[in-house]
Amino acid sequence: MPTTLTPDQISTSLKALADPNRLRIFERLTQGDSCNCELRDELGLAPNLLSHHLNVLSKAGLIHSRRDRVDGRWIYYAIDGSKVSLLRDWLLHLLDVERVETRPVLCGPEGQLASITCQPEGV
Amino acid sequence: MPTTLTPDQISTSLKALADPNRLRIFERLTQGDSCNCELRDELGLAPNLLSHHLNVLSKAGLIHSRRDRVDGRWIYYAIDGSKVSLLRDWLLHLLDVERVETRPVLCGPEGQLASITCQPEGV
DNA sequence: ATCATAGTTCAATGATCATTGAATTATTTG
DNA sequence: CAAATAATTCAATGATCATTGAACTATGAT
Repeated sequence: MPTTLTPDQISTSLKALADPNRLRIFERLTQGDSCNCELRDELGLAPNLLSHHLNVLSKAGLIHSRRDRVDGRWIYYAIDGSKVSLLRDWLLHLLDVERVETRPVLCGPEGQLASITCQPEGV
Repeated sequence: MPTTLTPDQISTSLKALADPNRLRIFERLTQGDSCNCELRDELGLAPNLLSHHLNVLSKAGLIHSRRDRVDGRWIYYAIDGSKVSLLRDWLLHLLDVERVETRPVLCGPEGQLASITCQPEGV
């Protein structure tokens, strides 16, 4: 695969989304790009705290930023679709319950006993 | 909805999976139930450290445990399918890139300008 | 140049957390 | 009962991290 996720990237991404405030920020950004000051109004978080969390989300690759083309003081943050899709696909597989295997023989005594007790017929 | 996830449950679950060692444990358990000592051998982690991580995963509701029916000293850990499915569905929605909206008007000057410039025809 | 604004960076604080070794519990065996 | 085994709990340590206020940077307006 050309673009797969390393365990480190998975961990960083999940850690980024695991914080309640960052999750709120991320959810807000799925409803459209936004800037620091708008997030401050809507989420009630201090600008410097927002900068910190936005930076964590950026370093995880989940969002990216650009400056306003009219007034460069404003910076817009947006979901990074490709990175988020990669993470989504990976989690889709990890959390696929259908994929969870039922162990034929458990490691402990119960499993060992089963392997002796449950023989194929005629043995 | 009868069984939905609270922000707190989401955060706890993601935090549980965000740790590299816990992720390894979880991935191992998707391949079949296992006990502390087997995880110790396969993952190379101390028994008390495993107990700690297994406890975190349990409290997040991602796994559950039961004792060996033959020798009660052994405890098996297994993926909790229903809880994991709930989390999966929730993440499926959160990380659905198709759902991400393109903002009609940005909050900053660039957006305001666009709303003036891009009028419906004949205005 | 000066001021205002949007945002970031810095330093400090307290909380949370992963990891480790020692002590403890629960259960089975002799 | 005592000894052994699978696992947990406890206490301590160091690292990481969210949060806050203050200082700083970048950009635009007057």
